[in-house]
Amino acid sequence: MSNRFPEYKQFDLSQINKDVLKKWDEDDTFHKSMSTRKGKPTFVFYEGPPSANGQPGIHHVMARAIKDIFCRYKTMQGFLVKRKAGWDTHGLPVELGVEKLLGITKEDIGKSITVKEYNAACRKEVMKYTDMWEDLTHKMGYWVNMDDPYITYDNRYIETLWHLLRKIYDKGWLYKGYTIQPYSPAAGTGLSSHELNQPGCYRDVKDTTCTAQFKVVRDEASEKLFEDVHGELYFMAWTTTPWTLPSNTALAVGPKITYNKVKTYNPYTGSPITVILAKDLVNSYFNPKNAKLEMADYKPGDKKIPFEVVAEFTGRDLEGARYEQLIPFVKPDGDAFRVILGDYVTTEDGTGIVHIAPTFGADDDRVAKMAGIVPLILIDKDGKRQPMVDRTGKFFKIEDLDAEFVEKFVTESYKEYAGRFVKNEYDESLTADDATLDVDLSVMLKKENKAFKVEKHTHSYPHCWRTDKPVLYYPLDSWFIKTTAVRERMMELNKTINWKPESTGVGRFGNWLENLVDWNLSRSRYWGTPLPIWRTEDGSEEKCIGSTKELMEEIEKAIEAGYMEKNPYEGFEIGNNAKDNYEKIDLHRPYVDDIVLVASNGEKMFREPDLIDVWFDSGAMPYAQQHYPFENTDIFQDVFPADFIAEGVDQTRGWFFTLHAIATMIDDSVAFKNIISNGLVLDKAGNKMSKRLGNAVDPFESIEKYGSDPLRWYMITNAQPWDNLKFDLGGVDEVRRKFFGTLYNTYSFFALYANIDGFTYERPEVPMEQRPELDRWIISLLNSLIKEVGECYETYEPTRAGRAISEFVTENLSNWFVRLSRRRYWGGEFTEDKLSAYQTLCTCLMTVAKLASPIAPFFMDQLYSDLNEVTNKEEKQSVHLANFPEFDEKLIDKALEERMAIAQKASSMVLGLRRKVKLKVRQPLAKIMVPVLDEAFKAQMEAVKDIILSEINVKEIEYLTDSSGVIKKKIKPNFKALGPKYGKMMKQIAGAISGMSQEDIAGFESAGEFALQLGDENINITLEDVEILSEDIPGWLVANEGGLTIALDITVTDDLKYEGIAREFINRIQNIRKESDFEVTDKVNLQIMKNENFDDAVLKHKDYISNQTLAASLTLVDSLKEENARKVDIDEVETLIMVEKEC
RNA sequence: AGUCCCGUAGCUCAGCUGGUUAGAGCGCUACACUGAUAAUGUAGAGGUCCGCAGUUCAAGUCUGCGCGGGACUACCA
Repeated sequence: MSNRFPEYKQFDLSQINKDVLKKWDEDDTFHKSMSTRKGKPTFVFYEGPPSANGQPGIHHVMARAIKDIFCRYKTMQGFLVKRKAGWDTHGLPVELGVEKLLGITKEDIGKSITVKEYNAACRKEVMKYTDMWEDLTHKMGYWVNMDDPYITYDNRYIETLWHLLRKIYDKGWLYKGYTIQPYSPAAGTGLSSHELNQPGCYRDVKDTTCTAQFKVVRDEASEKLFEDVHGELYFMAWTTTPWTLPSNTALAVGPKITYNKVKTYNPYTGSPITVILAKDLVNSYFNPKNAKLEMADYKPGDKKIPFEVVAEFTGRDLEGARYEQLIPFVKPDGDAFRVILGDYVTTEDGTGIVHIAPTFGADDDRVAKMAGIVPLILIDKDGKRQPMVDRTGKFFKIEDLDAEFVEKFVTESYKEYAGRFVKNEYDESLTADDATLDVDLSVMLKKENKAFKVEKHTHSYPHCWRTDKPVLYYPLDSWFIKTTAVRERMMELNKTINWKPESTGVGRFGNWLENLVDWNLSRSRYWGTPLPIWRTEDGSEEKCIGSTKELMEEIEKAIEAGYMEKNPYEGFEIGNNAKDNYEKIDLHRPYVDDIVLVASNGEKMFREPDLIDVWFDSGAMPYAQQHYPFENTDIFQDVFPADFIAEGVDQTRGWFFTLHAIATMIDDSVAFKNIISNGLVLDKAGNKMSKRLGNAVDPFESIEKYGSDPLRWYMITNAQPWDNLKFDLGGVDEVRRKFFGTLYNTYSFFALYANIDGFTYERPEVPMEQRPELDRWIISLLNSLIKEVGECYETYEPTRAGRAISEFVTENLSNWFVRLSRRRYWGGEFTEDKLSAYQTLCTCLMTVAKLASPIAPFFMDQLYSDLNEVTNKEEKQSVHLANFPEFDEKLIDKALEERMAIAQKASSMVLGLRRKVKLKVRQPLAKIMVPVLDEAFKAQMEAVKDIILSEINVKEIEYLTDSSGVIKKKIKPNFKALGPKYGKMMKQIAGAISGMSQEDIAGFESAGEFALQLGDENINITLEDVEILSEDIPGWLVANEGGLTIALDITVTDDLKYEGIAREFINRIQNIRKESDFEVTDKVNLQIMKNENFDDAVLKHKDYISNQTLAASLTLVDSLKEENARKVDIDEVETLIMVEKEC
């Protein structure tokens, strides 16, 4: 324990970072911050697991600073904060990394490298950068519990995932279905969107397109459409893939789009028809000139076809109307051929009515499902449901279909087309010149009066990067979680979550939930959590395994049945949750693939080869991080759900969703109560940071250079977390200078004088009411600050918290309190005023350290400790073990804060006036004059009078009242009061008020009301409707700002001049003392060379000068040698001063 | 294409439930201060508050339509 506050020679936040880190490590402060809160209420934070196979970037510093702030804050509030670290270890990025490393492609897996070797490489690769991550975590001061992090590839973690999947399976929410995915018939494989986005995949191709006519069925729903129709009534829809028309089961219209009904003739058959299409597109199908043609004059074969718009509908009017199947090859099994709404329908091209073939379009499938429309499905000879096109890209041959199905659903007309390839490219025997299926189908429609327009059209279409042949969108098998079953519940629960910002919750996330589709869980990959489902070959029986125990038991049965020779997991002890026990087994591929189980009827069961979406891994972390329910069932209750999570806004449909979905399905609960979704960190020009562009900022370098405090402070205070941050290292430096520099200076100032005076805070607190105005003012502001900052942290607004602290430190504490208080600390007796000054400043610093410590944990801990080790006000070793300050409402004095604001404004105004007339602040002046229009204002001024006068170096204040007659007044309308009352007349009233004369104003004031004559209206206004200000004091030097008016008397009398000169001498002598490196406390002897300009002044103020400069003697001498003395210049007159240290 | 965020001084950002002179910091220019001094203070210049239309007595603030930047989702007749 020391009784001197440490004084530093230099201010190096990078070094402080290292010193404090060392202290934390030695004292084990992080663990203490938890152990000291043992038994207290918990605050649960979930760490979104980063992937350790990528290097951490500067944006991680930002995201983790946000996380850290609230965990530290809650610790200070007395909570036991749970925050387990974790690693995300599965997924495509890992696989790609390994492939790059080994120089292989997906094709090689199973050929030149076994799945076993491949996955072993992934396991090793994925933890590549853990050291780097741990290092960053440490250096940036992110306190997260790394003792026992959860790792998603751990068998225990996977076991929990299996358990959760089993629970979902048991509820009937895990099922096998299909999704429309890009598929290459030529390669016989599905393509990922990643593969499709390879350069060159999208190519312009010329295809036959067809605008088909769908005949409207006349019934109750469509009756309104049938007025004034000639010929048959049709919906028109356009397609670039006519081969999908036989699979059409619906038409989609845009709800807000306007549609026209048009009478005309079919250009191919000449039959009279009436068609419906989007109003905006009428002109692209009909030449406007032809509108004038007489309908009756048309003869088949005429080039010019007349048309007439006869009605208008909205999309909603059309919804529900039915139509006849366009190409009745195969009958659908369920509701079909109905007009539905499609949110994505536009009038950019086509007809504004979209042909829907749910088996060949992802959007089609989605809107059809929502409207309850079935897809067009065939049953093949194995009894499997199939789209009309087989895996090789051709219409199914009749012999490949189920006979009973053909009998019941397939029509004669299909037979002519069965077996045809949908694209000539898929058939080796065909060339581009051969007739395509598209053309043949279009010709057929033309003949049947069902095609309105058939033409070639060039459009961009994706191609397979391996075969160069066109891709089909095709339904492929997938496993789904039926999230739609809990959609409503998820929406309800979402409303209870506090989202920062709110818009992400109700907007982005809320909309996402509203349009929720089932979660496609399948991934055809190698390195990930295997789907724990075993099926018989015909799919008649399946098993979802929910634990290793169950798997072991099933394996034993399979061995008994003779399907497996031995248990690959032999030696594993069921129920032993130790790490090494679980390391004996591997639940990954290929091991699980080799397990063949036995069905109840004795058949073999094989594992469904898919892996599950890695987002399930991370979304299940509340459970899996505890290996729940296999162990830690008691702990789990404590850490579910989370009080707080924070990740990038890009996780909205990722982690945020999967957490929410799994918690809703498993526990009918939210997974988190409060959430911050933060924006991106961009470079200073607003571009995305990337290593490739070379604009990425290295977090390690930045921390090394600046320390993490200014980095964190800058990131948090510069932009709201949810806004994108334009990251500029210049800004970090600014924060260092402006905020930390000022705070450090304030501390240094305090330490310097406190050590001189031996202040250690051991004397009792000076009662608040005995402290001077200035002290009570800063204490009031400090308490306001505690209140505000507490509220900000409480409502997850770190930016406001940081900005408020910064404002307090730089503006109020440093620039006003310390600046005005400086003289109170210099020399002299240890009076009560001095004690109060020390106590007040010390309290402020101590409190600021606590308030700011969640954001800037390093410097604030040093500041706290430096103060606390001398004062011993608290027993805590670290600010992070301290309690968050509580504000005292009684100490907040808004009136005091207000009048100090007036003092600040008044001072700045007078300083401005002085500058205008070039009168230095060191030159004392006699008085200022302030007009007072009411007593309350005078009382305010009176209370802060001394502060103002000393700040501006003026002797006196004089109040000018109304009766003095020298004040010129200004009157302004109060719009807020007048507006609601007089509305439209505001402009006239404002004009009339500003036109009032001095006499009018005086009369108004004494009467309390005033009659305005506006045209023939008479309006009575009261004093509440206006603001009356003093504007000018004629004949004086006046400043006027926001209602405050001050005049300055600039007469300099001899007395004032002498005092000014004395002050100049003090200033020069102090400078000399300092330049001579004297201690602040050294006594000196002074000699000043005589000069008629100064002598009187020096003699008159001899005591004053001596006092201020700690001079034991002051003598005026006739001459001084220049080599001993210093030349000074006062008002362009030179003299010599000698300052000698007294021995 | 849809959903969401952002657009205010050269730069980074404030601007509460609409109220009439739109603010701060940095940078720039000038001046001042000097026992907190590799600090500090004061002032000045610098704005069609992205555009257009609307609501209103009154719009940076509310509504609609655009434009620009970004994120996510989707890839379509």
